[in-house]
Amino acid sequence: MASSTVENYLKAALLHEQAHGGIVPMGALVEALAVVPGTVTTMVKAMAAQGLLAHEARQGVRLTPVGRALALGVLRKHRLVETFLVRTLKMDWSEVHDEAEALEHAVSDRVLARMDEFLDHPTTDPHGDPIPDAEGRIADTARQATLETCAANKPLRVARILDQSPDFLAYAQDCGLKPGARVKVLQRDAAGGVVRCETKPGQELTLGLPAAAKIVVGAAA
Amino acid sequence: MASSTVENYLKAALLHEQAHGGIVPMGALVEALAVVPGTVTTMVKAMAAQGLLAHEARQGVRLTPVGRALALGVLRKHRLVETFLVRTLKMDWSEVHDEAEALEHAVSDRVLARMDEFLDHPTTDPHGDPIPDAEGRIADTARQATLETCAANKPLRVARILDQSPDFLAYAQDCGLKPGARVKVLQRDAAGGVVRCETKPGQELTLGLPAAAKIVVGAAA
DNA sequence: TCTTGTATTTTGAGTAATCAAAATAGTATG
DNA sequence: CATACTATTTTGATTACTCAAAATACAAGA
Repeated sequence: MASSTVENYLKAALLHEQAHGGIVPMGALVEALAVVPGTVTTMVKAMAAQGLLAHEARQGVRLTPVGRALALGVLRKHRLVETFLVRTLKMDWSEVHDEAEALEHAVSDRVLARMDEFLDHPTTDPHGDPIPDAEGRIADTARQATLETCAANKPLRVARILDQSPDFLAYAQDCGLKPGARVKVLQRDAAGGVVRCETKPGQELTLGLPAAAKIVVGAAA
Repeated sequence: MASSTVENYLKAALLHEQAHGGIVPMGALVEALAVVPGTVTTMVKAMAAQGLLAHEARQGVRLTPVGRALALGVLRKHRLVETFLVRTLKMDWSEVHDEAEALEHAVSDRVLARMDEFLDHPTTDPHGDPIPDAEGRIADTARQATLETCAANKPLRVARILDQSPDFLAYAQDCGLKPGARVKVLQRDAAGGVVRCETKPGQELTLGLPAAAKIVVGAAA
């Protein structure tokens, strides 16, 4: 049985791997888990001894197949729980991340299966993040366009928000940028570092590039 | 913040207090928490230092008002979660106890409040155990009749099952003794140690006294 | 090449919770 | 009253996780 701590290390490694690819530097785990560097070294060694990840000295870690499978299970629990909290218990999508952070370690596979059934097998959570299926398969979401990179003057839909912080999520909601919402990029000003877009006819919005990069968009089906 | 371990010690003390009254002997905690006696002594001292309970040397413990309030909160979480798992996720009432055991420490007050609302403020869980309200008030269930002690030949209803083990619960279900079910005691044979009762017209059932003592009954409204 | 700076590792120590086994207190029995 | 039994406490260790601070490795710049 993996402890909550081990599950958190695995999940952090998986998320970093999905976002950046390749090896996961120790510093990324230090950041994600909010512990001092020495702690990560110690934990990583113990986890490597258990076969959950490979530790390349002074470089970082890579998940082993076993470690990745466990990490995907944790991610599945996290995202199904978030979906459940929003859809069923009507909680605000900006507040469910922290709740799911605690529940993901306490929900058994049995409960998870019933929840999945109850929600009718959702494929994305309220932030648009893909939910791994029961076998650990997950939709590939690499190289998707964001408001920073997408084509201008085409009707689009918000697919996903790449930031779980309540502050940013509340801001996104304010701007009408929840997953599923329509958007169109009107103009991009690289020098000024802003993107001007339209959420509803007549409703304009100017976003800084770092914020724009957190809004994943797709074709407006 | 009380750790899961501390919450479990508090809950065990509360349940023992409700079932037997008076001081809770160390041995009761040893039993309930499945640890060796020395561990209980150590934990109890630490918890007494935190003001959660009073430790009377060589006698046992008593909950302080603070400790009791925390324990009632844990019990509320446990029983609301059980109710939720059965009513909403359609899990079997015989399997939800262990699941709730894990979830009671991970569910936040915010989630609990939404759950309570969603379930329309239930007052008992699937086993008939009373659910403390948000202020920690709980229905008094002392001196209720059981199949071992109740009057014979009166139409009754099962109110509560005083055993959380999947085995006993499955057996009770088999006998048609879920909370809400009708029963009548036909005859009690103290010498033989059995109680004969009727669950449906023509459906008879003979129970040993220890089992009969676990079935709480009330008037058949 | 030498130096600097940053990431990582090592070392030493602390906390929470646990066990095994020996010591002790208290109760009950002959 | 002495003895035996049982419940509780003490003592000494262990595991998992953590921090602070010193040591080390490595990449890059002067």
